[in-house]
Amino acid sequence: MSDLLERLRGRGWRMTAQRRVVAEVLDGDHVHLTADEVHARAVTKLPEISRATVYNTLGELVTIGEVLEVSTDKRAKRYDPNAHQPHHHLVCGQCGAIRDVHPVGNPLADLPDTERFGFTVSGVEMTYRGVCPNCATA
Amino acid sequence: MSDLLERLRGRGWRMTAQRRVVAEVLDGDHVHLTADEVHARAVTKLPEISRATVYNTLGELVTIGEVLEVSTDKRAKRYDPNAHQPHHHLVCGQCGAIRDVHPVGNPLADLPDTERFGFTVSGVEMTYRGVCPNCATA
DNA sequence: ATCCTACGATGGACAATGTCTAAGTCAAGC
DNA sequence: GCTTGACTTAGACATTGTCCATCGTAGGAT
Repeated sequence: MSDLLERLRGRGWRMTAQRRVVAEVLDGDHVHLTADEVHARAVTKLPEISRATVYNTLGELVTIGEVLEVSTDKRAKRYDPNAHQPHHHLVCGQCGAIRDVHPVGNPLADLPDTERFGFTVSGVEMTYRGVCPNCATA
Repeated sequence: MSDLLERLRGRGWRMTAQRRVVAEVLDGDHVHLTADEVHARAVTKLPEISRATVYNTLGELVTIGEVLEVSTDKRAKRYDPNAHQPHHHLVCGQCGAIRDVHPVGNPLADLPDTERFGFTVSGVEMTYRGVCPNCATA
């Protein structure tokens, strides 16, 4: 995703230090950060960046589809930079760890017409729940 | 779920007016209410009920498995009284309407061992996304 | 290279949602 | 009808997110 900056430029984004830093944070560890965690990491690289800017930038990245919002069940939304490869999530109920997973099959096809109630169905998110190996032994 | 009160009594719950009212609200329309909506409805039946009590009671109901928490993507968690019949959700991206749906197949079986990373996987939530008929014509 | 200007950043107030605590109240057993 | 500990209450507090008026600056124009 190091060409994220290029794609943003191509969309006519003004390339500011703040946006660069947010992109760099997301490009770092491919973990699922909350907005505040993104802000915390951004601050270490650019101390004067404001919370509002981080929220704005994340919102824009979500809107254009470069980043996905994930709501597991924690209070805060998390941001998933791995938007270009479809995947689902496996969440540890104890420690909250999140892994990307790739189930087989096509869950969209598993929803019969009679269960669609006239909706135009465009996507599906799957959240597997369990306990991670760390928490299982603890 | 009208025997919910019985089940709660069986668990040693003290049966207070407040808890009865919260149970009645959930037993009403089987919609997916936020905590504040539950509180708003409870207040009409018992004006002096406090927000804290509603939150406490909902939390307890979730803990004992009588009610499910649903995080679609709105800010507030929603509470789903239909906990005894497994089901998933279909959400309208425009108006936020939620329907219960029942996909065919067993999504748990669709997660290969190699994609489980040592987790003990106990469940899965599926959230289908789309546009409801109302919003599609509007 | 410098100037202009619209787009983006800032910070702080505000809003929404949820949690905690100390003190008062009451359901249920005796 | 007491007693007692579980339950409720009000409101302060915490967390997460949004809005707005103002300021700064990236990038094109000169």
